[in-house]
Amino acid sequence: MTATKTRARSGGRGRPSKATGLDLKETILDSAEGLFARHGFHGVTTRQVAAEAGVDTALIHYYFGAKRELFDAVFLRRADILNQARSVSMNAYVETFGERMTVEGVITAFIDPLLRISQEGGGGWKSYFALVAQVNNTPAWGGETMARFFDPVVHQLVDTLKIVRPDAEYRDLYWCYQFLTGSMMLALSETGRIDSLSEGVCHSSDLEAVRARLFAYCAAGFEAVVAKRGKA
Amino acid sequence: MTATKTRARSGGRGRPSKATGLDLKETILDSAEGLFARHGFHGVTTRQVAAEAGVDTALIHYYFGAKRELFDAVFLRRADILNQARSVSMNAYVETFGERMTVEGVITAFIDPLLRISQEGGGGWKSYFALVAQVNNTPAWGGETMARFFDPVVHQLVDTLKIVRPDAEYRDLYWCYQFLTGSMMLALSETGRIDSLSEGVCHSSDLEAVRARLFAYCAAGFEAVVAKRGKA
DNA sequence: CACACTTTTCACCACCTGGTGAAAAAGTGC
DNA sequence: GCACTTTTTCACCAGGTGGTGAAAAGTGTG
Repeated sequence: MTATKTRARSGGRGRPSKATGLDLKETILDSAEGLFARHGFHGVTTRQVAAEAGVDTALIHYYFGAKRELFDAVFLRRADILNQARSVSMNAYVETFGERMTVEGVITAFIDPLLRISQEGGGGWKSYFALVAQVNNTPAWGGETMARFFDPVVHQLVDTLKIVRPDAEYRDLYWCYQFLTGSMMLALSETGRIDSLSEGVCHSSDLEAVRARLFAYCAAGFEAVVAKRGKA
Repeated sequence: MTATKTRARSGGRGRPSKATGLDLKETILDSAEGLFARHGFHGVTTRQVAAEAGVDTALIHYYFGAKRELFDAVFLRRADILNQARSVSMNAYVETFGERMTVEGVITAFIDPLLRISQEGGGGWKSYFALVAQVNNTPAWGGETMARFFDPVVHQLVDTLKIVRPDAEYRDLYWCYQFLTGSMMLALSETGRIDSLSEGVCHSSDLEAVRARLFAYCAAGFEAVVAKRGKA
């Protein structure tokens, strides 16, 4: 499927052969990703992962070590791509618009890469976003995990928003970011809840509908909070 | 703690005695609630629940049956209270303001009961909200579960919003609700993420700060979406 | 072919899982 | 004290868990 050949590792002398091993590693990650996304870390056994990948259980430990390390590998694999895409998007926006930046523009530059990747990047990304959304709502260890992987790009967003609205207080910026990320993650994880709730009027897989609303929604919310707090 | 005496059940002839059993039932639910909220359904064993409740494992099965039924009992226990509080709040708002209703007012009437309960209702509610947030982001079975327990009050919100803004399309109303619920649930679950992200500037336990921003945020977002879509 | 090396399989372990059935204990009305 | 019900404990099971170590299969190099 995705199967980007990362190469790297496989230290010793004998060259890493043609492929098989590395392909299997990706296959295992793909299976683990889908299962973790659907059932959470504790809801998946290494045996299930192995079965879906068509692989012996021991091979998972050979490549990744403990179950938790497998999970981290899944989480890490796409985090870099994501962070870079968002960072590039925001930098491009800042450079292109400079003084003429808007709140909605910044927020769009922050969120839209995720929507685009989810739409164009293949099925694995949908699972990945569901996974991140789940981790984001996990009190036990979700906070640290999210911080470890995603803090820098969020600070970039906050700092850019501070440039556009210099009078806004950081307290408000952070709260608005939390509101934003709650909406965004729920939309990206495509839980199907809105489908049944709206009795078929809306579909959680319709990211175009999200695009047409979420940016304006978050931007207006942000402006309202800043205006209200600045006044008070 | 909470210990509302539900009575009900315990069929036979001998009257249900004074208490012990019913208290234990609540104790088990409390322990299960806290553990499920922190680690998710699969991250908790019946043994852990039993241990924290100071009870034999078999007693859990005696009272609740299978593990999943215990979970449902936890979920159900507070759902009714929640739904009723929100319904009362919204009805009161409609009756009080009538023609002079605003979007922000409706949204406040929908969300504020949860904030108040979380602040005043004792520690169990915080766990409960974290639990609901987690379920809300669970693709596998979260959608059905949320629908089963919370659909009616959501429809009440949507219908009331439709009264306030008759030109708004239902599609937009449902999407805005999803954005709203994502923000709201993340705020209520108090994951602590905003604490570390903001380096101490914000605290996820500060629901007063949420109250001062979330209503205005969601209302402005809603108005922006409706205005934009109405124009297009 | 033998070789050094990596990748994959197989058999296995100690421990834990959800759940059960029967016995014991505690409560209740007479 | 006595029959009777409900609550609580105890011992236990079949199956699954994450994880390991050694053997086997594959791979390129002389």
